[in-house]
Amino acid sequence: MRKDFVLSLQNTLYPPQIYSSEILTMDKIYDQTKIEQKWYKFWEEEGFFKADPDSSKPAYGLLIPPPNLTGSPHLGHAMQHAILDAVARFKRIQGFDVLLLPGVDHAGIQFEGTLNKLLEKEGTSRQKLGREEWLKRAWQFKEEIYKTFHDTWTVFGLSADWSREVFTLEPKVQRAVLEEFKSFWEQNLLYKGAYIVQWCPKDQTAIEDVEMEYEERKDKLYYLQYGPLIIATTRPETKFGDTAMAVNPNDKRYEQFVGKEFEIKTLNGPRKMKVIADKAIDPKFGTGAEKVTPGHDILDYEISKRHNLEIIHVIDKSGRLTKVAGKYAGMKFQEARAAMIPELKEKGILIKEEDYVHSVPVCERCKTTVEPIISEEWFVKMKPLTQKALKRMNEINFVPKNYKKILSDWMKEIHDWTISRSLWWGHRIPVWYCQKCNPNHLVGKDKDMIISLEKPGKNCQTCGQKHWVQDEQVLDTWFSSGLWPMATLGWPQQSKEFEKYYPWQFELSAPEIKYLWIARMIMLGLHFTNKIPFENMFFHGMIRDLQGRKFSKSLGNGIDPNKLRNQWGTDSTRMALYTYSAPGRDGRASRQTMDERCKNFRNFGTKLRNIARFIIELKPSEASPELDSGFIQKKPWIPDQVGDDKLHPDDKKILDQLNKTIQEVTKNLEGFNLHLAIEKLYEFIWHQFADKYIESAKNRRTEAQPILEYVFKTSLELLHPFMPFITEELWQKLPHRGKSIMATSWPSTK
RNA sequence: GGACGGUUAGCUCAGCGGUAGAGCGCUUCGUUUACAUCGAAGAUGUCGUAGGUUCAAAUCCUACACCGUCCACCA
Repeated sequence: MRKDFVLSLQNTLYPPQIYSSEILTMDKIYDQTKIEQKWYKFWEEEGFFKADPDSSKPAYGLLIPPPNLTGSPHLGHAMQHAILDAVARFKRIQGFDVLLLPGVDHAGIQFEGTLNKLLEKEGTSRQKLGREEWLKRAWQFKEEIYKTFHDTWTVFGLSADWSREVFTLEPKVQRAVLEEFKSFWEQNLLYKGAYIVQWCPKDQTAIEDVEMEYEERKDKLYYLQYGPLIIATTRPETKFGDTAMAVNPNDKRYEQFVGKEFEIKTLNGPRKMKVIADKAIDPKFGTGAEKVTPGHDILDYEISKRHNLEIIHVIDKSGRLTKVAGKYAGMKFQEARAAMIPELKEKGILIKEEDYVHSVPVCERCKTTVEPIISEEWFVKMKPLTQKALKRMNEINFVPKNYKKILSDWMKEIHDWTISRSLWWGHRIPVWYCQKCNPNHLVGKDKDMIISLEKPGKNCQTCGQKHWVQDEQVLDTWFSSGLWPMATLGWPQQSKEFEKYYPWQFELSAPEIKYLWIARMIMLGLHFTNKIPFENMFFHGMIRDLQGRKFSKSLGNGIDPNKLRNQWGTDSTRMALYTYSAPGRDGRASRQTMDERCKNFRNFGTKLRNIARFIIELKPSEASPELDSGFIQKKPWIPDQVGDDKLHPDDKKILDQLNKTIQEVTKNLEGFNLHLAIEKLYEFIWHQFADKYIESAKNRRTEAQPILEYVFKTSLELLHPFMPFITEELWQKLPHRGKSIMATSWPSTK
């Protein structure tokens, strides 16, 4: 038996009367899971979670950020769910037709990485299986994870409409993605071309800036003789791809060389190379002169575009040198570098080297050094989308407000979006090329290329035959996630769901995906529907460890929200999380600090149970309950309807305090300041109602009964969005009308 | 380099113009009939530093320091 359980047991044995209590029986206090399961099942069976597009109630839609299929829940997720659920329950009781829509993200790269590791353990691999077999295995793996997915994710009392759950690869979403792709193409917003991208040689795919992290490395900085100039580089092996030398236009030292051509020594013999001036060159770095290698450096690539320089590929997609490297061809770039240093020295090209510490971009998942490489990728032109979005950012209520500026600033400096990924798990690019007429898979003319989900049935317009092959790449996960507000409601097909619930009323997000996801949903929503996708956009803070670091698997500093839930109960854990929910504010937590907060609210729950015991079980037999006493009809809490003189001063005071609480809680919920709402409620219930009013009411117990019941029941109703289980449990024990606290109406002071 | 946020009791955090707050922890007391998973009482803070605005500043403004996040760059 658990130690804390034994301790609790001892405490509970005193006083002995407790045995007669119906509420405080052992199994009911200590087996919270049972109580929670009972009520969750009851709510689901009664259909309280279901949205009803046919109802005449106004819509209130909340879109749950879809968790990653292969992710495991952490405190941030638990907080998101707790916040969403509180708002959903509040709005439902207020009389809205609430849609709290759940979904799951296929999580392209993350899923593929997890599966490939698994395959490695099984002694096979992506390459060995081939695309078709691999995908079969992937769907099988997806189903395996999905089985336990609900147990992992749905336990926080989330009142979501599970019947409408969406998976980001299901046909509904595929149709939306096709529509998105097709209309971008038709509107000339989509292009394919060879551009420099960040390439992970291990994952064999282009990745986005946000998928990289930086590692400090000790390297050498090499000084090389280039004609009359000396340039500094960390990457001598890319020398074969140089097409110019560059200096800053304001650099007086090199003024005389700009525009002139010089012969320089290379390992493949002499070459002619021009000196150009470009403002991107930092005169303070190295010697102030740089070699321009447009094929393998993003900055150089941009310079080359400005000066119309040739682009030479030196490193291929597996990180090996190409044939331009002569005898070094086929070597990995690190090997090649080591091998060529002696020769560079010998030929007098390498003048000196010095130690150099810099940060190197690596792939976030596999930690392989990322290589800038020229690759054929698909891009979306973003400027036209941002222009529209920027004009209408005012229509979104950002919480906190400064996120409007943060997102707007980002949109102002947006660059085109690389949407293709060389993966297999995801929405495959719905483009078919005629292998015969268009073997290089070029785009631009529609005749030997067709946009379609399925293999086209018609003939190629050029050759009149059907040699269709599909584009090998898949779309960036965010290409589909960006459509989430629409795709989940069946767009582009018209439906009563889409009519009623789009745009959404409430969306929330972690700040870290504000550009990847939130900004794109806004831009795509406006582009395709001319409506902002959500009225209220809530950014919560990040919960970190006590040192301020992010929770991560590698640090092992994560806190499993389900362990908290098992120890303290769902209601208490939710309340602890709300104390961290101040919009946009980060928080620090450890298992210990979480336990402290949970304990606080577990005690609060015990307080509620004991209040219930006093009011319900120890009710004097002659007292009349609130429902029978005519209390509701008299509405004594409205001074105009019943004179103050008819109320006992204590009663008047508690009713006034209750009214203030109703106003505060409602106001703070409307403004999504959940932490303030619970603070107010806690103070009222514990220190105003329990400590003061109940104590004094002991002297006039019979007379006070209707007010005790009324105040407590109203308190439970106010508390229900935050602590759904215990409030239902106790509300059911009070005299009440209606099936559930979920189906009552929100307390009002009018 | 650019933008933003934080700095309040031992710890974790609220408050964001009107007499310093909560939870946990700490001290003392308490077996009164809702509650010891409790109650009563208490200790603990020049609200990062320096200026300014104001009758009044933790709260607004400016500068600085430290911590953190995001964006850009790292040849």
